Amino acid sequence: MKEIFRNFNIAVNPDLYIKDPESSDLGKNIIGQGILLIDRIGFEKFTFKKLGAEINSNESSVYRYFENKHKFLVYLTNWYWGWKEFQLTISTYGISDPFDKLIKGIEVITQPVVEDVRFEHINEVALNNIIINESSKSYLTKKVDEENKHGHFLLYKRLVRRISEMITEVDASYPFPFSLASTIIDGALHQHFLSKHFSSITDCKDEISPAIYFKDMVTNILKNRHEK
Amino acid sequence: MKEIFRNFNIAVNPDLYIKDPESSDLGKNIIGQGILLIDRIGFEKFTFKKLGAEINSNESSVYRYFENKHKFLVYLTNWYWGWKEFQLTISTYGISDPFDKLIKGIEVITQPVVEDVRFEHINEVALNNIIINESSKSYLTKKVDEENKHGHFLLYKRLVRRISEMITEVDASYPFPFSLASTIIDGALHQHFLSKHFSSITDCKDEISPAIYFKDMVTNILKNRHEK
DNA sequence: TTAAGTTGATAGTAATACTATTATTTTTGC
DNA sequence: GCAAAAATAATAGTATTACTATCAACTTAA
Repeated sequence: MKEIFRNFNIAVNPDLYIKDPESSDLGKNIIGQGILLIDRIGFEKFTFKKLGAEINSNESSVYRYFENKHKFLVYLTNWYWGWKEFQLTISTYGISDPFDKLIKGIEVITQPVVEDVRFEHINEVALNNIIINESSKSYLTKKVDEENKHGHFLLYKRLVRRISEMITEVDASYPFPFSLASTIIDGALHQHFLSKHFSSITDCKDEISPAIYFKDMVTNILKNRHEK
Repeated sequence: MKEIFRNFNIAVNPDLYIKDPESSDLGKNIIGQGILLIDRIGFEKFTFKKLGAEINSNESSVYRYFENKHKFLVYLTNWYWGWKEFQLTISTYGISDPFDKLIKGIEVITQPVVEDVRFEHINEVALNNIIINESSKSYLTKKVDEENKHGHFLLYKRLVRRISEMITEVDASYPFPFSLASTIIDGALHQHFLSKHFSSITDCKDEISPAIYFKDMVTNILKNRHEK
């Protein structure tokens, strides 16, 4: 069983690091404390010097694992989306009804994250905050196309495709499965952000999670279509 | 007629600038060339020093208009959303059927931007690119709540509210008008981005604009609800 | 036990994001 | 038409950032 998780971790594109952070204690510390530090001070104020101090190590040591903080962020987002895809796979495995499967999938993607004890060095709740607050900065740059060519956003795109396949399973005639899937994934992050900071322009709050809103949306779009 | 536009411009929160850029030629140049420069090199690489050189002026002169580049970006996004609300108002004025009105509103918000000759110093196409690529960085910071208190995101939130009102006019029983409105506005920007950079995870392309996708979405969510 | 690899410490550089000061030019009020 | 005020330009300076480079020390594996 542990082997599966191990392989799962290694699936992050090696182009994103100089030395695999999963391969040493220092590396795991860089990831673990890096997540907490970015969550605490934000990506703009985050530096490798501060991270070095945080782990009682050195700036130069961090640079031996990651080229720069941008690649560090892209690494973290890849890890997150890979983890989400993993959760999606095990959560929807065995559900035969396509609609039920899609609803379960949306739940996995849009519901608030809880700690996953299987990955000791990673605080998934803090990482989820980073995904909400910082992850779009990983692709909103002038180098997107170049980095995309190198496969730096593969796990994100693969998850969108997985959801879009689930949508097509429910209704093969729906003309926008990719757009709907990407809207759900990005939109859920946005709704989480809004409920925290701009609560006047969202209906999502503690009792009404983005999951409820997006399940209703998909039900309206696909079920009604079907019933016509 | 010109007075209306003038007032419209001035509506950007004065907290965002030190000296009103609309009040001088230098100020207008800062805005006009600033937009082109950010569009060209991206917000991260953009500096007031480079902008000063661009307009044959000086770094220190730009600093007399804006405190820092972050406030400059927030200023631009406010201008953009104010401009969009203005377009929304004149485009939907006189449409009595709530559904037609909402559809028209979605078109205004989600369709690709074209040059508006009424504002000579501003290239709206370049500004729209900035909104797609950089605007989320204006609120994805550790200071959101503080800046929100000072009204730095008012025009964005007001536009979301305007669309949500249109949704409620169509179907007062729909439980997520704010979330749907914010999903449309943010989602349209995201779909534009995807069609340009991650085309494999969107159905939007030249012939199929985000406008078509979102109009279909809203039709499915609200019309079907109605017909039940 | 030796050398190869890993980590730590220090120094240095160009660029960024400013602030401060002074000089020059432009505008305006009389 | 001229002086004062206001706006702009030029220069200098600072702390921080985002690195690169070098060397020392410590760890581990053959």
